[in-house]
Amino acid sequence: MFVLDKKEGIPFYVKIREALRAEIEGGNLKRGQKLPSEEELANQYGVSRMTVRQGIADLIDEGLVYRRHGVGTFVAFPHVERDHSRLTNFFETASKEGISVQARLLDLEVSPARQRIAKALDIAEGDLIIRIKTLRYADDVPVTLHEAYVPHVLFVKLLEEDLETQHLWTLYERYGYRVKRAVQKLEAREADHELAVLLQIEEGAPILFKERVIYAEDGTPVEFTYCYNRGDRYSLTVTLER
Amino acid sequence: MFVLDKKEGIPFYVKIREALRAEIEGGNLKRGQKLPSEEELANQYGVSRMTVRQGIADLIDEGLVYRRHGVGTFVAFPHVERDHSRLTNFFETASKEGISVQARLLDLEVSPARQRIAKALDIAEGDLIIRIKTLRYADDVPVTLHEAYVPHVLFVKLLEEDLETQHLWTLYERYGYRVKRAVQKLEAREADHELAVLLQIEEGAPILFKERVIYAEDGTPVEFTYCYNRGDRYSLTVTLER
DNA sequence: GATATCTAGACGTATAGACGTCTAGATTCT
DNA sequence: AGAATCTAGACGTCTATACGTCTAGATATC
Repeated sequence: MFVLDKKEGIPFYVKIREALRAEIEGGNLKRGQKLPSEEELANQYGVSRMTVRQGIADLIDEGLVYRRHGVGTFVAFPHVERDHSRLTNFFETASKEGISVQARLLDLEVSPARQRIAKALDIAEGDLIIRIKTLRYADDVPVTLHEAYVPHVLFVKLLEEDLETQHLWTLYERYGYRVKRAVQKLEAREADHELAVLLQIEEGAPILFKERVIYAEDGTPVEFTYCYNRGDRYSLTVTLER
Repeated sequence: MFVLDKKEGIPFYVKIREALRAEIEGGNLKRGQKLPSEEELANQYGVSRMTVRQGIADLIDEGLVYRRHGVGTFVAFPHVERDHSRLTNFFETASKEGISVQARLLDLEVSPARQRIAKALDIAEGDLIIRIKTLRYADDVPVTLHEAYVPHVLFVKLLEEDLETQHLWTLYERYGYRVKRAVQKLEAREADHELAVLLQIEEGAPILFKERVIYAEDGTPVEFTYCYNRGDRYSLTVTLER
């Protein structure tokens, strides 16, 4: 049995998971409907119950099904925005929605890190950082002032790149850091004079302020960003799980 | 062995998970450091390897540790705000930070659902909903105007409950709906006259506006909420993964 | 010295069985 | 009829074992 598995190179639990997913997404199993019991599935696929459970566990993580102790496993409601908790960037999101995107580089400099930034990036105060200030347009309307700080030591060559057309994240990857996680703080603020001018809004207009740290796969902080978004042109959707 | 477990009522894998968490948070195991192998842990705690794996799996989900196939299990970067992608409510968050919380019920009524709300709650336009409007205080300062809509049919008895001292979520659970997921949209807005009065701020002051749908475990939408937060007193932190 | 191979250790997948606990519905008793 | 109890079925926890696969470092080879 085990050898058969290896021949195809796909673990049983993955096969079962995908089989169940297909049943659900294909509509054979509808919202709220009970899956066969773990015991039944085990017999049906000729595997042990633990293996079935492992497959189902993945589907639970995805929110596709849920278990009720003593009752059974059921298909969950397939709500559209299941994956809005995923980290995406401005360019990805906008282009997926058919919005044209541009960036204008306002400022680019290397300087010593202030305390706040050094702490966020886990470097020493005074270590060199690259500061990248861009103004971002959606359909030719200025929407976001973006101020990113990255450790100079990680990305020395970054200064030679074209920062208007390439997204920072793809550059990070080129230097070996794959973006994995972002922790971001959101606030509502008022536009000051500079913002008002840049974003072509009134002074005091609402701004969705976002402060975030981006981490690579291994936990290295690669970017600290202040992001000022026009309140009337920008909203953010996230999904949270309990 | 198994009976011992039951005597204390806590599964082994939970004990092991918490023991490891304590080691990590207590600083005995530092960032990047290798945990004892699963084998070793199994011996150490007198359980089987699968049980250890189950405990570790939870910590991986939390992002506290990560596994490397063929190498070992390691402590991940302990970034402070790790669990901010978890869904929590106002009361939980605030009380964890030692802030006193109060709610004042402003309005409670049953009415037919408007189109926007019906769609979000997956009910028919005109179906009855309960509208619960509360003003929430943190340390006696009004911070949030909270306007929740719940399907009347799900929670008929809700009207008899004390909505100022009990949190809605605990009430949902009492009626058999466990809160699982929230999809929320965030925007920056200006305070209108009503908000300005209620939140004791200037008209036009920035508001962090949050619109969200809360889903139960089985995917049923149980609550649709408009949430107006004082920009100067409220910020929201989320973690996103790629 | 550089390269290829081997190997120990660690995680990955899987089994078959056992007992615990919970839920809903059936049964029994009042 | 209503309440208390019982029970079958389903998920929850756990074991002891086995073999697969991967990684890093040691060893051997060129």
